[in-house]
Amino acid sequence: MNIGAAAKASGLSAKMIRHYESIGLLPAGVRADNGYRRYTARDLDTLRFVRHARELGFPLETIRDLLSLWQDQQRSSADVKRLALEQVAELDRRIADLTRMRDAIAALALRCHGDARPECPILNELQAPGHEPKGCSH
Amino acid sequence: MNIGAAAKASGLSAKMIRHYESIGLLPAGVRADNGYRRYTARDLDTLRFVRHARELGFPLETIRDLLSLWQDQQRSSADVKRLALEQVAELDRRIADLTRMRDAIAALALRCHGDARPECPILNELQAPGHEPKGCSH
DNA sequence: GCTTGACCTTCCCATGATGGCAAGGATGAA
DNA sequence: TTCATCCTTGCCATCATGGGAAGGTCAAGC
Repeated sequence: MNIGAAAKASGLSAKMIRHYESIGLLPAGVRADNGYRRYTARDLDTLRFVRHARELGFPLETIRDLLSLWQDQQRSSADVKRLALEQVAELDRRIADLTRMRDAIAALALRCHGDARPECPILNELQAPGHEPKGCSH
Repeated sequence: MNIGAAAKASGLSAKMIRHYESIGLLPAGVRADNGYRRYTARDLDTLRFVRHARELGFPLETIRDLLSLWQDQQRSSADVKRLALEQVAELDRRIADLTRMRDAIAALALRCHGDARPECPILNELQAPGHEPKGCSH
């Protein structure tokens, strides 16, 4: 199986597979006589594992550790769980950041007339934050 | 006022200020005889505006538009509001993505014993998603 | 005057994960 | 033979930022 078929079967792009190999996330594997990379069904399992981990947002460096644990029959599930909970914490941080931004902008947009006039609380706030408090009395 | 003082006063780094200038987000401005960039109080307002927009997660390309509207006395607040709502929508997309990932990992972690044994629902799921449904009957 | 340290300049490189493109080789079918 | 499709490697781009080198400038202290 060449890289194109492996890409299609795994859901990764050929580019990604080559990249993962180049950074040592995937082993270099065997080549056909013509220099083409060859993939076995076992390799496909690994590619799919990587894809699923990517879909959960794990960074490649963490996937490196996950792969290593996956292939280690002596692993302790505590190590896996720790990586998972760290990822949850990281995602929570990013979600909190984005949510804070989102709510701040949405609150400003609510107060903006959005008509043809130039007066705009959004620009006012960007210019001088806090000068137009949310609960102003007019 | 040199770039260091402008950076400190605006909350941006000197690196960022030079970068914003290099991509045309900020005007090139005047230089002192020694080649140093000089910043006025007016320039500081612009730098702060950019910083506040960055804190709300606006990409630099959008900030370019926001700056242009800010300085345009003929603007319509509708244009500003549109940019703001587009940013809210973008943030909502990203929050939804991250939340989906977060919940998926958290659900797996809940089912993982996290002890010294190798058995691990997290790795099982990465290997073959859906083979261990959340509501399994044991 | 000289040294020292803090500041400034430009330029290049790195991040993280991916896509795009180019130049060239391999394969297979019409 | 030609053409399409696949493969190879390598470089560049993204986005926003930091790091660091190499060198110029300035002000204070000796």
